[in-house]
Amino acid sequence: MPELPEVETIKRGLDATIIGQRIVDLEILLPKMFIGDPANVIGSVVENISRKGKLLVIDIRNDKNEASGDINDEFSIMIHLKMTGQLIFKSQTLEAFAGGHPIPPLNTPVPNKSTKVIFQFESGDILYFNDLRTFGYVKVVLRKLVSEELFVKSLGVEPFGGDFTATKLNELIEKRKNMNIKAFLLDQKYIAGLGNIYTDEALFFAGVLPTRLVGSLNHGERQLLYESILSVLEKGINLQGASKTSYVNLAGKLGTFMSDVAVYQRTGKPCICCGRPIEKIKHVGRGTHFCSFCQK
DNA sequence: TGCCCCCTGCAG
DNA sequence: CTGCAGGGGGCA
Repeated sequence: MPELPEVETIKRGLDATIIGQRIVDLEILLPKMFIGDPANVIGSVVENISRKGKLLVIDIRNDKNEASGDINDEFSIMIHLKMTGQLIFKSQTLEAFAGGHPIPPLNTPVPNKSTKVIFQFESGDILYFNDLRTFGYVKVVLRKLVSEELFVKSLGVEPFGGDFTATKLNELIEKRKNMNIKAFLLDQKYIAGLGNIYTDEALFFAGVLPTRLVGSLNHGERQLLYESILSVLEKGINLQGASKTSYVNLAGKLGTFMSDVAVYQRTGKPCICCGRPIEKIKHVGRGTHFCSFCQK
């Protein structure tokens, strides 16, 4: 489910809520979803949160032995939400959210049937990892080994990492001329973070049909695609993500990107540009939405 | 590079 | 009831 904007929204929520907090207990309700040693988590303090594509990385320090500075006390919790993962934060302290706003009531009661891992903090705050389809995971590794993880190593350029430029996109395109453009955008090893929603949206705003081959894009289309990728992702972040069914932010609330979408799941509805009906096909194994008039 | 699979729930 | 769902790994 969550793509870059959804994970980024959660990342920002975690920044405002769990940094500096000590994890005092861990409840694992579905063992296959937790990889690693819980002992490396319990008793540790959250130091930093980051995002790599759609992967969330929570850096923790396990300072139980007072051996501060020892790199072997530094672990990371990697969380991948895959299709239906959720992280929901229940605070005991009203000021926990950024800006000093009061905690809104949870839209998604927790724990519930899909709760798989529960992080209990010293403050009494609780972080719930839910995953209905159980495709996601929580994985604990030594922090210095995160970059050695196969999934992390295979990630391509980060759209907001500074090195994603029009030139960079062009280089990637030149490398993969015969690949289908939608498959190319979905493949995390080229650009990290795009999923089905934002791919369809970016292609629409670039005026490019999802069935095109990468190499067939002319200079102008490449430039427009570059700008479209960034703008749909930014819009997604600004609207707190896209919520179709299962995505919610930390407070269990729905994002609003879906109400602003141009083509994704708007099959049969009028194109926002020309008014002709949006079409849907199955392409690259995914539902694919587009306007055959506005996209060439 | 394409297909199947991991799962569960819900729309059609 | 079948098919489909925002991800990605493993297999040919």
